Amino acid sequence: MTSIRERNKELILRAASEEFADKGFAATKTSDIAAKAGLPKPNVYYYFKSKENLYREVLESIIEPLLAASAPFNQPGHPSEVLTAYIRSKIRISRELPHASKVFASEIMHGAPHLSAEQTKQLNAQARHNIGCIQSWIDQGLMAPVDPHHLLFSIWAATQTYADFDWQISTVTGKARLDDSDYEAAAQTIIRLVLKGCEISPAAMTVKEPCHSL
Amino acid sequence: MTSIRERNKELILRAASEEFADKGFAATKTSDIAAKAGLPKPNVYYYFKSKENLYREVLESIIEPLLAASAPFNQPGHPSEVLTAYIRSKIRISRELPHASKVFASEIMHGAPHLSAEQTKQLNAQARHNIGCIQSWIDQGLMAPVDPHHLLFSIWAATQTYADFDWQISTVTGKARLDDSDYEAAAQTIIRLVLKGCEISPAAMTVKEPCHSL
DNA sequence: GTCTATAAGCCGATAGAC
DNA sequence: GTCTATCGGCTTATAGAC
Repeated sequence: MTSIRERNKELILRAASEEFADKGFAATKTSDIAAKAGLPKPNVYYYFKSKENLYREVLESIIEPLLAASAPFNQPGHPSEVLTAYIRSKIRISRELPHASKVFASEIMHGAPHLSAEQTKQLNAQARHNIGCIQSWIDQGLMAPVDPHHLLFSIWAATQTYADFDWQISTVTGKARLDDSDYEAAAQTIIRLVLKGCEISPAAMTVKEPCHSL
Repeated sequence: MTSIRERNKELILRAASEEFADKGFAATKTSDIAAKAGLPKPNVYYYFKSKENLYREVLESIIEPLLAASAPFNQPGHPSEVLTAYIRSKIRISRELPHASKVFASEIMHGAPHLSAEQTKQLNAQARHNIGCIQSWIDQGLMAPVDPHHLLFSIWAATQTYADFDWQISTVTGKARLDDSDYEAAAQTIIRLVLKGCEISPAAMTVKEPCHSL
């Protein structure tokens, strides 16, 4: 059973995600969050103590999905399968958690002032692991020698853009919201650029072990 | 000769770019801008009337370079040349105007509340022209049928990420600042993904006219 | 646990001296 | 044209009734 407490916290978190994504931390008023949640403002402080705390909880909610998106790199698989799964995961996050994604992007853009050292470390460790994987594929001759750092930056950017710059995408495409087929086209375009760009041919040999980066 | 007026306006604009890029519009204090410019706060208001006005001028300063970056699409050229030049222009903007780039990105992320209808129209018209070009290349069999919208979104994202998410890039690469060779590697990676991804072979035939999109 | 009513402080903006 | 000194509004946060 969900208590009133849990329900209200959830309502506030959801409202806060949208407001912070729309306006940014500083420009967001706690009174607007309360209004959007349908609760009086002091409730926000009662449950979350401060505006900054609330913001940090929203931020935290995207860290786990973001780390989980790298799962394909932690399992055995051919580069074409791993990268395809990774790109699809990242696109799915942009689509399913657009508000938290934007909050995260905004946080990073401003130098990650609210991100804890632990969170930074986790995200970084995963990034380095992924880069190590890509490098090992290059060393094994499974793909062309494309700089793993820049390849990863391009994948991040291209997939996140569907959440972060949705306004631009709506304006250019003329669609208020992208539908299933749009997201499918986006994923296929990025997958194509990456696989062909890295000269990765469809899984020809079996890769039995996930890569172990130092 | 540069008057004191011009010099001071320039100092304030430069300081404002950095502050707005670092903290965002709402979180930036005009007193901090004044301090960074080495001038008393009322000077900021004397020259720019309001914080919002000052912000709009910073924003405007990036529009022209952004439109100019699309120049390769307005001249005749083989897809491989046009796209290579375009990607290099976009990367150059990220490198040379990192603050204004970030301000623009932040503006777009929050739904472009300060962008004028005219600016939106110009940027959109250029985007549509570029998309029309790419489509015509596909129709002429000069490249594989990669969705022009999504291709462009990927190029924008991959090139802008070097300005917008510089913190992340510094953290992952372990370098406080990227140097010439890093930017060169970035450009080459993106160019490679795009050209190979679209199956564009190096200029084989001469293209004598720029494309005319409707 | 919930909400009304209020305090406290910050920051954009300016009046007015020089 | 320039700057000191100050106002006024707005927003976070809370005290205290229910």
